[in-house]
Amino acid sequence: MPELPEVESLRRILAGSAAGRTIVSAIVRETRLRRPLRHDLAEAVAGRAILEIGRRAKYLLLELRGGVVLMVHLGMSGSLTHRRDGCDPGPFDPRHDHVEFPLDDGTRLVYNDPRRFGMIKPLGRAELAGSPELRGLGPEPFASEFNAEYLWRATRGRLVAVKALLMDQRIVAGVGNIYASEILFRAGVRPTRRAGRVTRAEAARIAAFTPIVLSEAIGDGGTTFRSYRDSRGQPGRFAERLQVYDRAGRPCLVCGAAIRAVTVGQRSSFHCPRCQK
DNA sequence: AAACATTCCTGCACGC
DNA sequence: TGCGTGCAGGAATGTT
Repeated sequence: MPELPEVESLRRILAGSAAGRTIVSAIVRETRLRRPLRHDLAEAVAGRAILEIGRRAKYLLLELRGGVVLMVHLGMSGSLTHRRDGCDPGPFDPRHDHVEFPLDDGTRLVYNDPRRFGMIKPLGRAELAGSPELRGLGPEPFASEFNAEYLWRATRGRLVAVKALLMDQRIVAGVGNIYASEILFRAGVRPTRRAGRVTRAEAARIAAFTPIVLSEAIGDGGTTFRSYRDSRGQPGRFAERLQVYDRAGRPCLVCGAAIRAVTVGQRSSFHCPRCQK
């Protein structure tokens, strides 16, 4: 489900609704996530207040009192919802409510993940940056470090398709399959082009449109392609504004040519054969 | 019924 | 030989 905009939307919602609350305990019903859930999860978080909610790439970071950070990744199909008893739980199958964090005001954070590709892991604030998950991540797309010159350098000599490079978390953190197609459409570059063949001007356009497209999506609460729902059970509105993703055969919104679907690095990709070179 | 929003691992080719 | 790097492919899994 989630690329950077979905996780950032979630972060903002939780910052308003869950920050300041204290986690009472952790109820674990299913430990088989991407990595087996650590058995000490409950002891690590119980009794700790949620101070702030951060994000790095597609990782949500709940900063708890006492120097503990709860790292959450939603994988392909995960969601973290803040639920209040008696209110509509949303379209989440309770069979996949794998972990629940009751809070001190009677509400609870619920981790639901049908495919179980996600992860939840408590760790110390000091070990966060050096953790295997965050170590080696490239710059955030909104950081000044991610600019035309940086991307130009990163593409030199690379034989992979530019779309695969844009999705490489070591190059830039947070771009996934949906937004990679959208960014390259806006930049006028075909997803299949070898990264090393991208011109300096094209690299500059890709670097410029990356934060633009992602911010637009964040402003719309992310994208619901099939099943994504935000922390309140609401679909993301950016789906209505996708220009190429999942639009194979339909007319390009700029020139009218039929949008084409191709496979790049085992991921479905969409582009306009006329607008994108 | 094929496809899927993510990450991680393996194996191969190649270069130093 | 023995590394490291780049790249392709596959696996994990339930839903639609």
